Amino acid sequence: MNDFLPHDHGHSFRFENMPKTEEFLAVSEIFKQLCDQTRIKIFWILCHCEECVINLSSMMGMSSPAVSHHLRQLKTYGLIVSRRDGKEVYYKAADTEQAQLLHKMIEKMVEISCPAAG
Amino acid sequence: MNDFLPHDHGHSFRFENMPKTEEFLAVSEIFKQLCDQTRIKIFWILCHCEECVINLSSMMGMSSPAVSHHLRQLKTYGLIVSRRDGKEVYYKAADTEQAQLLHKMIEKMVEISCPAAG
DNA sequence: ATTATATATGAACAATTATTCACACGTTTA
DNA sequence: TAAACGTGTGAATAATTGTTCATATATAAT
Repeated sequence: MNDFLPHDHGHSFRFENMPKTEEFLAVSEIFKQLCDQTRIKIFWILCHCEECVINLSSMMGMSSPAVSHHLRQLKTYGLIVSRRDGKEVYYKAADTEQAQLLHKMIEKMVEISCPAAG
Repeated sequence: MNDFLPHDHGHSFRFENMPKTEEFLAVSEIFKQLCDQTRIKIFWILCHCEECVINLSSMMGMSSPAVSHHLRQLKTYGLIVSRRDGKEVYYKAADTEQAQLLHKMIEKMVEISCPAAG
């Protein structure tokens, strides 16, 4: 990759293992789900219980369309799943490696970044 | 927290361990650094070597102001550090728990999300 | 059955924010 | 001086977020 860089700083490392552009894109799309304070909180909640939209709206202090919008995003990327029961639709975190990794990541990052957190 | 939710679905879990709003915000700010394809790639590179702006620009196929902008963001959040040597400024990943966690996270997520990746 | 109500989603819009570029400026070296 | 490298600023474009209004779906009431 850096065979023709403006400057040669002499490192021999040639990035053989560097993910491809599409791979960086795919990963950034997933991380994009955790960019937003609202979405990360919704995801965290859904990692701990199953909830319907109206309750999530209440917890978040937001309108249901806004919450629904975030839920759709999370679902599109396979981080959460839903089921309908009567009038309500229940959401919870998907049982996938990705979702579990993100969940762990969030809790670890809270630990590291917010030392006062108990 | 959910003592007064519109619906009571009967879970006893009361989110005692739920991070506070500020904590979700802080974490989302950090993940925001990995939201962008460009920034995540820059960060990955800087986890593997030290580089100057002009080389990063070349690798990314972007103008130096754009790269500089991303570098400033990453630096503001403590994910990378810089040193000047002559005319050039060299950047590399910070030696912090946060940066290492993010680095591991990126590589793991590439593995999981891009199975074809070698 | 028809109507009304509750829940959730979709679409259009506005407001905010992010990304990138081009240009100008500051710093360092030759 | 002059050239190379990097950064700050402003502008243009694109993306994100949340609101409002309308629509679907399911249950309950009359």
